[in-house]
Amino acid sequence: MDPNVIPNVSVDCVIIGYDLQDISILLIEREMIYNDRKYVDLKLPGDLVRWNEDIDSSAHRILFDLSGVQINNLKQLQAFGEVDRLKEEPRDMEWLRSIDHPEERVITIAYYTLVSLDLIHSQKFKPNPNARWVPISKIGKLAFDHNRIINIALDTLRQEIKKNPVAFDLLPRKFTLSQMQKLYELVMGTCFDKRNFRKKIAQIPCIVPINEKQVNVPHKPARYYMFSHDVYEATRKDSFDFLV
Amino acid sequence: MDPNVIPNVSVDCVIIGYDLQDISILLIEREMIYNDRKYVDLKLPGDLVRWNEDIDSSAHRILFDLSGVQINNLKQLQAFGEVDRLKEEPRDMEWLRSIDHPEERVITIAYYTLVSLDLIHSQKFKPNPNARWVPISKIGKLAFDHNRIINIALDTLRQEIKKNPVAFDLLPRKFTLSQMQKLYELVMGTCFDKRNFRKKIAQIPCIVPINEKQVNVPHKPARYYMFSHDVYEATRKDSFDFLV
DNA sequence: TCAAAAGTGTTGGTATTACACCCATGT
DNA sequence: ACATGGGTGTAATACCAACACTTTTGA
Repeated sequence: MDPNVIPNVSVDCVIIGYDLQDISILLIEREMIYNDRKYVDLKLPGDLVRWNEDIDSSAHRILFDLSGVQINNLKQLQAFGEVDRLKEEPRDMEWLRSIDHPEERVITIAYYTLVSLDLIHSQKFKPNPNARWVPISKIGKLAFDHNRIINIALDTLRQEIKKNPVAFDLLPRKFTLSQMQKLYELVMGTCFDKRNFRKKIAQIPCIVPINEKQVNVPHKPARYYMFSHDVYEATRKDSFDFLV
Repeated sequence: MDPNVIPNVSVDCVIIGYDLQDISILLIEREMIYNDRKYVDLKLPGDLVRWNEDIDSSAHRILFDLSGVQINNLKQLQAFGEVDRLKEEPRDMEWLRSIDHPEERVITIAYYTLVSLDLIHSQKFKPNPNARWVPISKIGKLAFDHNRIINIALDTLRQEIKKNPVAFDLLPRKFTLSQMQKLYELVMGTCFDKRNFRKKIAQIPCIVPINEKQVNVPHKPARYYMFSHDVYEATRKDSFDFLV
């Protein structure tokens, strides 16, 4: 066991992405032989916290090691500390033994982050070969209590996206209003009227149209918009107050 | 050092109360001699987590030991895990030594709870003799990072009270609309128009007037209201949607 | 010329704000 | 009788929900 880590405290990260089609989570594939059968499970990226790092720093380190890039809009979700949270599934316990983790109690602190297509497609983004983007509709039973953690992350995103301009962390820097609307619809699980949606956007000063349109699309090309952080800071009242 | 506890993980509890005048926090007085001077500091109630209890159970245990009653509307806030969070103030470190806490890193998980006057005044409520209710306007510098934790608890309350019927955890079972309005004003830091406030309340089915009025008040006695959990469950849509 | 998505206004209903006076009680 | 907080209505405005057709492009 690595002497640099606190053996009972870990950090797990829910990395949420939007590829203009689906909302997906970046998961780690875990292969193991158990009772002579091969299992391929998925889990959240995570690690034990080191003695000399803040828990926020652990989360940053985990993301950097996973992706090769510094990701900074990281938010803490909450801690998960049931005594038996790692012990429901015998396979999970066997896996802990296999990575030389003492079969002890681990309290985990979950973080989540939103990453945009721009980042994912950038040269620097070199995810760990075991990492997989999995659309949330296709996530099966994960290791440990990781399904629960993801659900709480998505609930939190649902709350956040209504009140704070976090959608722009998921969208590319230049986006069309339809892309934005679809994102909101996926996150909130509802549909919006196109005209009413656009009317609302038009009143938000920090979402600014730019002089650029889609090219090579087999329909009327859509205008691009971008989010202006400057304008947002200069004009925000108390909350973004987007969609009730 | 108690072998039953995880030495690096604690729980701290922010206990919020409303006495119809002020919002107060229940704090623990810590007396110590340091450099030949006597110090009386205040801190949040908290303790290390035991190996055999969930973190939620730690929080319940801390509240029970402190107050003598079972308190169950307890919500996790978040974890605080900076490496040096206990080490800013030499006096705090000295105190840790004095209670035989190894001078190690402690990650704490903060919880908060709302308690009503009814509970506080009940026979069973027998707080620890070192416990003090301190109005939030009169809280000075606390031990460790406990000011920060309280501020985050109050922010969270501010969010919650807008969307969920948590005000009724702070109010007595029977309350007047003015008492309720004052609570909202204290929490949110704003004033409301009395008539508009009451109009809004009248539309919320789960806040029901009862056939009872104040007695012995030197003014027109106010009607009492109560919160009906049944009606709330039966009529709630998605959120309480109280005051933007 | 067709398919596919972009883009655009009006109306009726609902919710929100601002505002001032009389009432019931204890002292 | 007076001080104290309780209780009530209206009008102007802002916001929200529902709804259908024309436009631009690539194939």
